[in-house]
Amino acid sequence: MKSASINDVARLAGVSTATVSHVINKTRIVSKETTEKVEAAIRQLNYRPNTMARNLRTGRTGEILFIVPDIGSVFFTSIIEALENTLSEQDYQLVLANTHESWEREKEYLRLLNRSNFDGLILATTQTEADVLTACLPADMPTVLVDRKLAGLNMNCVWVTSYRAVYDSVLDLAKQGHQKIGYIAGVAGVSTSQERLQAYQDAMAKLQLEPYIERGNSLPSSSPACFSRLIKRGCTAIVISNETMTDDALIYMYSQQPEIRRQVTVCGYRHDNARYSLADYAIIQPSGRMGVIAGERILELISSPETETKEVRLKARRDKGRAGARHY
Amino acid sequence: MKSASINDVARLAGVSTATVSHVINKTRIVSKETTEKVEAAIRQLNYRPNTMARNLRTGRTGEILFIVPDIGSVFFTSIIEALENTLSEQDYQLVLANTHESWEREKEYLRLLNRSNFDGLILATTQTEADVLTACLPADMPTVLVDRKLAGLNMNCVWVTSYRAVYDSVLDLAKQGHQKIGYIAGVAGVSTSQERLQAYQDAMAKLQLEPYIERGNSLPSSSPACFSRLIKRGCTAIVISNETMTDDALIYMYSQQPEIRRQVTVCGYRHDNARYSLADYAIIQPSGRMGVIAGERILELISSPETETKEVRLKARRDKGRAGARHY
DNA sequence: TTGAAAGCGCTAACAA
DNA sequence: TTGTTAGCGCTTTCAA
Repeated sequence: MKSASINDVARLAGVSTATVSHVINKTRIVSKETTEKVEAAIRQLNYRPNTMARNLRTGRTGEILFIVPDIGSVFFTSIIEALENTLSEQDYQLVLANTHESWEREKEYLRLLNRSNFDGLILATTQTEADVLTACLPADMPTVLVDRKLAGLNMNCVWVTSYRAVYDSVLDLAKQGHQKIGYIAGVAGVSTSQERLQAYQDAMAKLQLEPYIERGNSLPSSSPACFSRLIKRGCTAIVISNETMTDDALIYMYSQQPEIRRQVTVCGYRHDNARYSLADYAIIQPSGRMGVIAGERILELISSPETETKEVRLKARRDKGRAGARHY
Repeated sequence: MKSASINDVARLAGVSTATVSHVINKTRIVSKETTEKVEAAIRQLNYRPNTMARNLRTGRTGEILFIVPDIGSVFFTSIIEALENTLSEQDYQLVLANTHESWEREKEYLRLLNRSNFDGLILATTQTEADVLTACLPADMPTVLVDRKLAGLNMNCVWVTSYRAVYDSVLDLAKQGHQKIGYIAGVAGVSTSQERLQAYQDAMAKLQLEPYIERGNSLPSSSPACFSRLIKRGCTAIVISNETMTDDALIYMYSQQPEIRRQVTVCGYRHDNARYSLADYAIIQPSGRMGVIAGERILELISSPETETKEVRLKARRDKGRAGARHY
């Protein structure tokens, strides 16, 4: 048995479809009695508006796509949550696409985006070349870049700078007497990785200390391996340049070689809603805030597409730090 | 400037819209020349079929909703991934909704489901009463329960039993000489939690040992707290009844009190694609397999809704276990 | 091998 | 305050 349409409701209530529509959407004044008749009919027929018809008619879907590099990362989960909250207030629904830090998959989803009709796109890209990215972005689609920005790309975006936080952290470690301060760098190319590495290098140069850098990749074993190498190279302090790597390295090291704790001071990353941090010091990223801002921005863009491009830069803050795991 | 419609293409190519449609969907034979003319027109106008119109016409959206209790949990992430892969093969798109283990939020999404037109629903419910759940489920919507099943509910579902795995694990711990074997139970009511707890209790009864049970909640601090209490109560072995709690407890304990490692043997949970496990022994859940099966099942249901209800029960297997964190 | 045209269910402009 | 109706863009039946 097919489900009831707006026609059925109109007929049963003895009114026109226009009236039914207006009752449902509260889009013009309808007398009390009429409203009641319509509502009764709706209940009786268990009528639900057909979203596809409505979408076709209005040209909107109420859906926004978020292309995420790693849905399992606590950092992105926290952005997702903030986005969901922000968007649902305006009855928009967030749809997720997970790229696993792969540009191939990201391209795939961007293609999908052309087929599927989303009202907006939020993108934490894995691409590093502005030209390559723009070539794949659908035209006429309200878009906000989040977390990662590309040099030379004039687009709406929200990201967090932690140049200062990394720089200051390195200086502090040196002040504590550390000479051999190691660094575990994130996936090459990603804008945030680059900025942080630069901060480390600048600080070490300023301190006239020799840098110890290990470059990780996106495998979970990569970070512990980097960590081990830095220890072997004699580092007494290590800066780890993102949250996932911090967790991966420390969970592994602290459980395998608990004595390491006392031999090395670690400055890691965490987001502002983290369950715990194993690092001695943490650089805290306002991921929730970023999600809220991205959400608000995309809603703005949807309602007035001609708005000027806006770039929002947030600053990471530093946690004074207490040794050891801490549940927040 | 509005984007081109199928009419524009038809006009430019000098054919009917029917022909254009058939060229696009390869749904009837079209001569080579005509095909080429149409394709040229499509390219020239940069035409893309309007998904909303297509959806309205065909009555399908190609979207499936997955209501997840905790999107940040590695266990569910792994199911999600398997689902995505399975569904995308048939051009279905997975949409996620995160309930944070809250029935209120779940209800909210189930309501949304009525408005939004998804082709199917995959649900890992937080509800424990079959009646309450069924009252909120939209009728006529192909639905598959995943991970958690409700007693007395005749619905399509895939879940993992680990009764045997828990039971045997407890017996093995006893065989190793442990007398005081503690247990950290998961959120009350959830079917998997109940089954596992039962297995523990049955095993302890069989062994004629006194049970030591601590019941956790969904807060991240809960599991470490339970763990501490069990240690204080003198337990030398602890079984932790899900993956998140295993990680939460062990990350905290092992980093705060490394010496604990040698005092207690831990049997925890992990999924089959885990990055690491800190536990000495692990009960492995075939989460990927579960995702694949749920995906296949929902596709079946969509194509032939009258199929008989099917319940798939998978078995957790046990990892022989090696002490300490292990990256897989 | 191709085309004409109905109609999916809804919204909103226009009319009353 | 309410109704009539065009038409969103597509698929698909029926006819040629």
